Amino acid sequence: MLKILSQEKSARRCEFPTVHGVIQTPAFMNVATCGAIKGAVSAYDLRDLHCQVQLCNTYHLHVRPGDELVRELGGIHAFTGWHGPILTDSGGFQVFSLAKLRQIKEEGVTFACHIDGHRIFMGPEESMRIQSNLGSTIAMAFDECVENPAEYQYAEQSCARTVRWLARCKAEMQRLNSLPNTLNRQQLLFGINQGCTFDDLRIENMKQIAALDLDGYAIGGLAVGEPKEDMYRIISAIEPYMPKDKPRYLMGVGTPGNILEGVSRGVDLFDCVMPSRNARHGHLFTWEGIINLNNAKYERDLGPIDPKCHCPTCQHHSRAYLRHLFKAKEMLAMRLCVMHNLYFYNTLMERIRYELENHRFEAFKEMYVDRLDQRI
RNA sequence: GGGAGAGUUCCCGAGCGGCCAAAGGGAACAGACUGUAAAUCUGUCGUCACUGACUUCGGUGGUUCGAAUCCACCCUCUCCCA
Repeated sequence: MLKILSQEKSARRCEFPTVHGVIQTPAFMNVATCGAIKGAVSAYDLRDLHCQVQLCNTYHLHVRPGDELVRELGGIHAFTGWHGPILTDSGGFQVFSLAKLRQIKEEGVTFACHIDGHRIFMGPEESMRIQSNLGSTIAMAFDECVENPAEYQYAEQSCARTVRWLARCKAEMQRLNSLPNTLNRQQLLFGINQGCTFDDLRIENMKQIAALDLDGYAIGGLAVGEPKEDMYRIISAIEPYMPKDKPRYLMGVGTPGNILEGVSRGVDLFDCVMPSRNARHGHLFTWEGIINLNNAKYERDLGPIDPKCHCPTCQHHSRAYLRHLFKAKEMLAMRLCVMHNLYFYNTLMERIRYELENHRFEAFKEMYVDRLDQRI
């Protein structure tokens, strides 16, 4: 049961207990799609990076190594060595991004495997069974993430179908959790709000899925190309209809500024590939803004990525050295920079929680919301 | 001493009379990245007064309306024979 520790307007500081540990929110979930943070960061590094929750992907693990195998090997926690909370995304987003050969029907979706091109069918039941085999802490509902911009009529139909899918997800999850040999019989299920950029669809959808009394609620289909003002407006529009006593998760978001705006609008959980992917490409987050370590201006810079950062990378290495590692294509460059960016995101969340506890979050947000996203 | 081959823009390397400021790599420089098909992708990459002009393909001459491309000599390098 979610415990709200403090509130500042819509923003909340909560504790979310799970079988794999209590999640202090607002929290950022570190993306480990295939069961590993890309950039050679292991589960035992994650503690040093102040990570609370890992996010893995249903689709990717189903394709390789196979969810049956993961189950046989003791589940996703034993397999990856990360024993804290794990959220598995449902595969809905892959239906959206692996657009080739995609065929969406009432039963589910057929699409082409990104590895060998073979056709894969996934519907609500398949997604729940895979996630049950993985034994994650939190399973996500199987949804359709509609591209932007979208026709109103298509968005409406898709939304209605996603709600029908959600009811099937819930039924299947209840069935799986009641089976005696299920790996994690307390697996939680989060529903996902959709509706593109149409406020009325979003609100109607939110009311419908709230009625299903799920363990948490996500906002999906955002940060897919729409202006950020639309994203903020939609979150604000649906927030009053999101159950207060359930965690709220803004999927796939985002920049530090996006996260501050999200928290301000009542969001508890975030995830994004940005800190890890951008780190692999030399873009580092700092308290003064974003730097690109590939730039020639850092060739002789002996300072750390961020003088205010206490991550292992900033304790030991200079910008000049890290730039050299990138230029030399040493994999250490990625590892050290991914560690920095994840530490930055995770400690940004710690700072947000601290400011919420002291009712200074809004002032904090105003000071940093633009600064953290700007290029320096 | 004799013979064969090669010298192309920062590097490698294609071109072998006009469509060549010259393919393709690499390097360099810059940009993108939001529930990860991403250690990926994009752009710039001779100079300038930049829809045009100028200088460039070892050097110097020459042939031609026109040469990186053909000819002569020279320089440098590689290989083979003595």
